[in-house]
Amino acid sequence: MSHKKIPLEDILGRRIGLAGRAMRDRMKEHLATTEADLTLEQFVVMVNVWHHDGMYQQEIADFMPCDKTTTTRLIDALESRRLVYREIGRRDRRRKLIHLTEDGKKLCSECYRCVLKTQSEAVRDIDPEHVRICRDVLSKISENLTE
Amino acid sequence: MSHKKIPLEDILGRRIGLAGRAMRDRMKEHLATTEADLTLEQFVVMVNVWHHDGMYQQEIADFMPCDKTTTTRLIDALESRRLVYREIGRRDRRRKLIHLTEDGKKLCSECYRCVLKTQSEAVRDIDPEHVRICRDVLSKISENLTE
DNA sequence: ACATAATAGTTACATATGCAACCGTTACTA
DNA sequence: TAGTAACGGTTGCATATGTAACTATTATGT
Repeated sequence: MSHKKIPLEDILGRRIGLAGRAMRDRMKEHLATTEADLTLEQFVVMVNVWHHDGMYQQEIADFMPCDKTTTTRLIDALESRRLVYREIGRRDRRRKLIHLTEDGKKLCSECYRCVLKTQSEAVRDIDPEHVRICRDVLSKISENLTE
Repeated sequence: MSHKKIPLEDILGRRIGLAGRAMRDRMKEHLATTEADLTLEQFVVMVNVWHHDGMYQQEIADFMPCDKTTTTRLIDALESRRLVYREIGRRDRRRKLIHLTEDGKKLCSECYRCVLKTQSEAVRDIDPEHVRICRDVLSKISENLTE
């Protein structure tokens, strides 16, 4: 009987959604304590570029993931604050390669501690081996659902 | 050194976010194949009420979780389609208790297979014991971050 | 009992995001 | 090489959601 109810607590999508929201909310709290005045989404863009300098906007969108229009607007905001800048691709002039400015690098580096703090708070008192298994399961779920 | 970069793939919040989005997207696809014409959020409200008849709107908001304004609007939409109805609380006239109509129950029951299908697709080829551990870790993370 | 605080729901407003349409550039193909 | 398709980015529009302000109702405290 496929209509059988399972306890709400057992719905995996719900568990993932709740944990994800909790981590996002905590991360936003930590970000708010800094002087950066960055939204979480703006910060994520910066972290991506910090790890992979010169990503172009569509790449960033695919990686977030979000729509490319969203990255356009996030980067507009960051560029107006001189935290990133656009460079027209030399090999492909359609692409706009994103780079951190010096200010951007400094700010990103400072805010990065929020990532580490959030992460360590999240996994407090959890067996690291279990955390590793959880991460692998989550990866496999993403893989299973993304043909 | 707290500024050390860790690989993006290792950021737990990212892993959780990606898996959560994948499950949401797949769930939406399944919902779209039904005749229900429900958004995922509308469906979640119905499932909550299906499990706990007579929840009031703030309870539903806390459980989703989302703001109570969002539940107001979701329930407006569902009520206009005669899938749920509001009842003024007898003990507390501020509360509006939400119930499924007969049509609502039928539709919810039919759509519920989407939940089970999404879940089984997500965990395909994953050791059930690992899935259980993952679920527990996610619960503990939520607990750790929600004082 | 009465005044104040807290709660539940609604509406107006601001913000964030995705989709569709568009322009410019590059890749493909006949 | 010419013509078409695909891609990257931007803008306008529609939608979804949260915050603040408000009303009605209930709880609290003196």
